[in-house]
Amino acid sequence: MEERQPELCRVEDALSILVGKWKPIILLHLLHEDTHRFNELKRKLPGITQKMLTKQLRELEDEDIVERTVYPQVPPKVEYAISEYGRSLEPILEAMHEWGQNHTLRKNQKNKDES
Amino acid sequence: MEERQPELCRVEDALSILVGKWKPIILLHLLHEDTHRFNELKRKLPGITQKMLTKQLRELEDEDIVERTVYPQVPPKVEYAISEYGRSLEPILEAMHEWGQNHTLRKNQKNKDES
DNA sequence: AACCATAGTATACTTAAAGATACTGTAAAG
DNA sequence: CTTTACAGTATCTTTAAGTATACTATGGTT
Repeated sequence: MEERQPELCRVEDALSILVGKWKPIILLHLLHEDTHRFNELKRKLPGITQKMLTKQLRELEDEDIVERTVYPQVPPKVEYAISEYGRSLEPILEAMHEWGQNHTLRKNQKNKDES
Repeated sequence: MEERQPELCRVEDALSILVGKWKPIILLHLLHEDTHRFNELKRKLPGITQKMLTKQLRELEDEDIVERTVYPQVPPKVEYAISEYGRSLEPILEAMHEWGQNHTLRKNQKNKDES
């Protein structure tokens, strides 16, 4: 394996795309069901505001993770889908989900032991 | 593979441990060189304040990712090392680093094409 | 006696992320 | 003719993340 210098760490670049209260779950929805309309996605994210959803989607779009298709009709129709490139995040998301699941278990176990 | 419901997403649990300006690079240093004293680590993180470093290390300690050993001597000596459990984050960090590296390349390429 | 290193804590401050709420325009349904 | 759905934008407030600076105790060096 290549010599890795923490100073040249690029973890942040991946992290900056994944962080936030909403991005991971948005990505998981898009990964599992491919295309969503704006409000359809909104309904699946209880508690999110339009502003937040718009912002998150725009950021993902800017990074080419998500593709936005506007249908010029009234009422408006806009579809969001994960891009081919966006799919490359799947293994990371999957690994984090598994790790997180195990971590939650571990924590619960620890709390049980303490009581 | 198990049925995955985005609603039950545990990505956040992993993310919450990895996020921040300092955590990934702290973890990479500890993963690559094992034990560090407080100021030794501080010197490797240009710009970090004591408060921040302390906070990050406490948080990692609370999650059992980092082990803190205090040597009762004067001047004080405190050593930080990655825990066995903490090592389980290595593949994720590695995957994110690789993805991030590729993403940076991609971005640079894109900017070049545009100019 | 003044200064440096150690590993921090305490307090105040700035900035970034997120949330709450109201508003836009068009067309169809009730 | 008021309401609903659609996909947003605009503005303001709250909360969290991060920064700056000063301070602690102890012992060794100059």
